[in-house]
Amino acid sequence: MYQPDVVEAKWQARWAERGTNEPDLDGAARPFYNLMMFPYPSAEGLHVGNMFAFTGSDVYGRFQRLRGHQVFEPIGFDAFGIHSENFAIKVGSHPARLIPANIANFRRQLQRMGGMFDWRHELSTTDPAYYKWTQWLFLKLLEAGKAYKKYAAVNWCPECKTVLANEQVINGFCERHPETRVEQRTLEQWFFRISDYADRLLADLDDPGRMDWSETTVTAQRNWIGRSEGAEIEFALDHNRDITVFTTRPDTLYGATFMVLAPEHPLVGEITTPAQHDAVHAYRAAAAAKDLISRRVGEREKSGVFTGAFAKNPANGRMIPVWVADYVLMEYGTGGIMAVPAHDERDLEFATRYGLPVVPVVDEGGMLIGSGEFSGMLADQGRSAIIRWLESSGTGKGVIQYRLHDWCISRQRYWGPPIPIIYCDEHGAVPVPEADLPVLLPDIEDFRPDDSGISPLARHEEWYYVPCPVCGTRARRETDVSDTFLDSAWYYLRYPSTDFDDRAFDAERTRRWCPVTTYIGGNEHAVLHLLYSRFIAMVLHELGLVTFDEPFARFRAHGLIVKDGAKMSKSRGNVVVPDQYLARWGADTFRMYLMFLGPFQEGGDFRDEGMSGPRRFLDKVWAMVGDCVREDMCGGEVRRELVVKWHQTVKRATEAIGALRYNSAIAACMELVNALREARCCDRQVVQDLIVMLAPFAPHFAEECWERLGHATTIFDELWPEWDEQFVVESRVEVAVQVNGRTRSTVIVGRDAGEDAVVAAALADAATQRFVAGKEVRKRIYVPNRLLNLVVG
RNA sequence: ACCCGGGUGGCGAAAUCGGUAGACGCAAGGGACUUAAAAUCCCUUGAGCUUCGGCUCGUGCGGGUUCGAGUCCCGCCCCGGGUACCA
Repeated sequence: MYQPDVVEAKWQARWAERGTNEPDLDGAARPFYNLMMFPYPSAEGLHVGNMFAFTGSDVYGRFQRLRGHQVFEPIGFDAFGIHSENFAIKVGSHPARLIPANIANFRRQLQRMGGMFDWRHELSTTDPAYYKWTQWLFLKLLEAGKAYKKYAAVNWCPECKTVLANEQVINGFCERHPETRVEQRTLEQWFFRISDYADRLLADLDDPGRMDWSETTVTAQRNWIGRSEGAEIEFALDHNRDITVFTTRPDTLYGATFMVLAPEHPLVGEITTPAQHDAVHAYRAAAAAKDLISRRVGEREKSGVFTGAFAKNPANGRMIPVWVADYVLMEYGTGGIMAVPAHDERDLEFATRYGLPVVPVVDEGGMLIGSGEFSGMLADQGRSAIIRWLESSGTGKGVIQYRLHDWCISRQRYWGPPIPIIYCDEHGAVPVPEADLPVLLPDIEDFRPDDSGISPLARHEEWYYVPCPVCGTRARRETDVSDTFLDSAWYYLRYPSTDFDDRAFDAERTRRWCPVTTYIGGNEHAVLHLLYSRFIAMVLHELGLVTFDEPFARFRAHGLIVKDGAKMSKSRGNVVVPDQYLARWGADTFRMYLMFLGPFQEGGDFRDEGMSGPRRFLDKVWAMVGDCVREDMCGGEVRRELVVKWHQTVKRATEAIGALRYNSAIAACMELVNALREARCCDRQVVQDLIVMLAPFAPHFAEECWERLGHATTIFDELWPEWDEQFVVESRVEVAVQVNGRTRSTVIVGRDAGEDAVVAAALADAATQRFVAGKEVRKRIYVPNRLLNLVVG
């Protein structure tokens, strides 16, 4: 009788004892770094979605190990961040108290699922031994000129008395206070120059030799970076000033009938005429009061106000009015546009509302009209011709614009790594000397944010005031902490080197294990986390600290586990916790069930009705192993059809697992078991291969079976079975016989039988005869070993 | 609105090179074993018709290409996820 709880506990203990999952990090000849996205250790514990993702990644790691690699499969915890902090506030506790308990619970669950984790290298981003190096990384970027400070707009919730991330603002209201409108505040923040890398981040995506990534993820990154080719054009104002705009449609330059500046545009104040001053002032004040999100999302109706100023179109010399409107964003392009209502929907909407003229300059055939010397050209030609003209006349130039902004890493919060900077009246922003790292996050009870817009750390004077590292006079610490995305942008570098406390990552270890061989994670991180990690790797590469500049050689996005057709979330109340299933069915059955429910890269709907299927399957295999152990049941020659099935199964399972189609691999194994049972065969060699193929899915079960079969060492030191192509193809094949494309019969013929033989066999068949008798066969299509199609007239 | 996925039996799905649609599993029905139940084993299971040999229809909808389309092309509809006035 197979007892999962006993078997699983036994093997988990044995793996720990024997160091089964601990590769030789300094000597591995065929290193394989199998990485999964580390979890945020929530109070609720691991949910089914995490379990699905981790199991899928673990299956892959175990498979690669059986293929002869030394697999390093680490795990850790992404435990800093606003989520933990908000949760602590809600339950009246402290994140530093809650997180260890959450991590302990996660660790228990991860061990229970039987992951091939190397626990020697567990890490938590909240550990000073970790964030010391996150701070060090910040200093490296600062040193390299990749970090800078500037004023930027943030979302502010007056009720929470804190800054909110864009994701926490729902239609202009606070996520936690649906009655409270979010405001906009401008604060000075630290940024990383990721936009300097836009081109390289984009170029590598097009190089599959360097980056073997899920196509969906590549597309998401491409869209996020948002490269647009176009031109910057200068429209002259009076007094030697001009307005520069960005457009992707320089070919429509003659159709510009007005201009629009973003309300924050610095020129607005200067150019507004006295008559329009009050109206413009009021409009700008109203725009500033609106939060960032509702400006973009909530109120779609265009509004604006005339500045009273006019600017000159460099192409035709026409003076056109300059307006201010909040549909133009300061963050993109130059913060100002030339409006071409004839060829832009938004401009048209605005023109219609304010009665501005509309002048078409491209006809239905895509040809330029009313465009001076450029008339008659096709738009594409016109585009480059106009750019050339702009450049020669000094009124503009071709430029490339990106949607990607620099990365703001400042958070006016408590639960994160303090940014290692000290402000001195004399010396300005001074980096904390490396020897003084880490800047410890003080353990304070009063960590709640207030409405000052300044981090709670500023209230703790004993921490806040420090001597300036340069002159020793009283100076102040930076009170912002860094974004959690910075923690996770380099954690893969830390894993192999957690045993070094004098360096972030050891050069030799890193060379052996990085870049990560295969990274598996959710597509919700397709953009930010994966893009930030790539950026950090590029900077480290430039600094000569790593030998590679793309951190993840292969990335696969797993699917989403949904419940009742919708994403699992606390607010929907449909989150499924795996513990009850682990307790009832055991880890192996549960793993197998999760991997069988659909293609790993697509995910699926979680319903527990199917759980008994994989369990029954394991029971059957268990019984088969029992038969195999009793000598009298075994022996004799394995029938040819079974040999074929066996080799076919090895082939199918190997290819399916390689492609992450785990459900198909399991189905193939099930078919083999059905065939063996039907033939009452329990050939030892076949059964052993079967157990090895099941090992990635049901590791404890496989180990136990392996031991019962008389082996003393772990099954994971075995080698994955090979198949022999000559056995994969059956000696006799069934060929479909179609008449006019419809299958009417089948004939059994020898493999690779010639067309004439198959036609003869088909015509001899009564079922086929009924459809061809008395008719002329005008055409025959023969696909060897598959089908014969007779076209009759 | 845009960008990705996806739509196949009662259900999860398979068929990824245009070649026998529904493998594998769940659920359901029938039978065997059993005092009984559970477990296990065997059979049936896309729909409709049938003289039980088969026939017709069938992969979201409408067209098309092809000897042949779940698969390719054109035009839609629906579901899930992401992004949000990007000039």
